[in-house]
Amino acid sequence: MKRTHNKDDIVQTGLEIIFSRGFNGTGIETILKQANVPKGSFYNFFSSKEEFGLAVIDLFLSDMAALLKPVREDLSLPPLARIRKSFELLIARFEENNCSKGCLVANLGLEMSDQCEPFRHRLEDALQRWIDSIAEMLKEARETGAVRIEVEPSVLAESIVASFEGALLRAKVKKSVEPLKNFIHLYFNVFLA
Amino acid sequence: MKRTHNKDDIVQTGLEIIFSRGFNGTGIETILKQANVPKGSFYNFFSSKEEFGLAVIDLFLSDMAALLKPVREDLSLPPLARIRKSFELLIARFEENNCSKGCLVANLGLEMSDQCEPFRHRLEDALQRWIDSIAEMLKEARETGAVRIEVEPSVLAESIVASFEGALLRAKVKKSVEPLKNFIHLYFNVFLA
DNA sequence: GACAGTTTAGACCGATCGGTCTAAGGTCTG
DNA sequence: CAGACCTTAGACCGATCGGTCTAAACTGTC
Repeated sequence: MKRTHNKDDIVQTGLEIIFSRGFNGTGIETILKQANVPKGSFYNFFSSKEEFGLAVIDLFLSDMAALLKPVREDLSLPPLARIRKSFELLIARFEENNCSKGCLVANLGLEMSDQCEPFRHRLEDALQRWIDSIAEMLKEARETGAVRIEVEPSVLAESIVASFEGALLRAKVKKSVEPLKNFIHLYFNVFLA
Repeated sequence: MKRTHNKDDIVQTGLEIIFSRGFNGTGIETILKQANVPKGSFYNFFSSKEEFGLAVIDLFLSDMAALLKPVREDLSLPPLARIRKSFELLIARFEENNCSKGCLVANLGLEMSDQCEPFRHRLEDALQRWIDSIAEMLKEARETGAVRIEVEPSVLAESIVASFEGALLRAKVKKSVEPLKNFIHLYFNVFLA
């Protein structure tokens, strides 16, 4: 039989639902119903819900990478402005979603890290790579004198990402982007200026 | 019949389990089994799992308040030191738990905010009160000249809490307290110094 | 000690969970 | 067109979900 169902479609639908309702809060049947895919097909593609979850994380990460790529590679912008703009892009997207969902890495990080090591590792890897990419730009910014603060770029990058994720949590619970605007202001106009 | 089961015991057990496995990841039966309480009793105390969840949040908040109260009221310490020490207390507790669990407000905030408004409101309220108490101390610190940074205390307090929660998320996923140590160092030795 | 009122215990409910299995449907090679 | 091979569809599995219900056990009042 010709493949009538696409693995990627299921993952895409799964991402949307898991993003809203969490991993434990989402049943496979719910996803399959929305994606119009019978259960038999699902287990042809994935050996378990866990494996499926990892695929959902990977899709989210590649979505994010695609969203941020143009900004990260825009060398007409100074490094610090690239960092700032990439966060502003994420904030805009969060606002488009009516201050819901947030960041899948954070959501699953808190929900699943204590329950499932494969999830934890995948998410840890994602965070570390994100931090590294910011540390790289920070290092560049320091060399050009744009950042004068006496802190290791890797430490500073970690703190920026943590502050953003924390502000995103706060924004999601408050249903307001204000904490995120404050994050941008504080880091880019005060702490790093 | 005399009351043989205590409402508070069930909530206590529920807190432990929900803290580890999340709200959707925890079944009522699991809690009741561990607390040695039959199901009938549960629904005498709580009208639904949701109401129970709110009681669990309240217990967590009063646990935290009790933990932090001595530090917050220790007027022998300057205000900034009180803030710092209260975070160090939370970090120590996180480390005792082998870098697991973290903060229930954050866990449920990300898991449940999009699913259940009563949860969101309760958590929003908790975060706001936490921020307010820090803003109060920050204001005091500014009046004594210990903090010279030109930022509204409420904005700064929000940022501190957000950064802590973000660092806690990172620490939980990384299974390391290092991001939390960096948070302390960065805020209290660099940004606010 | 009879009665009213309350709490307990856990069997039970339909729904849904993650996951399996098989018969039917389709493709490919000879 | 025959037969091997693979995918599909969804009925089905036992377990568990949140929640209900009732009969028994107990307490307090007269």
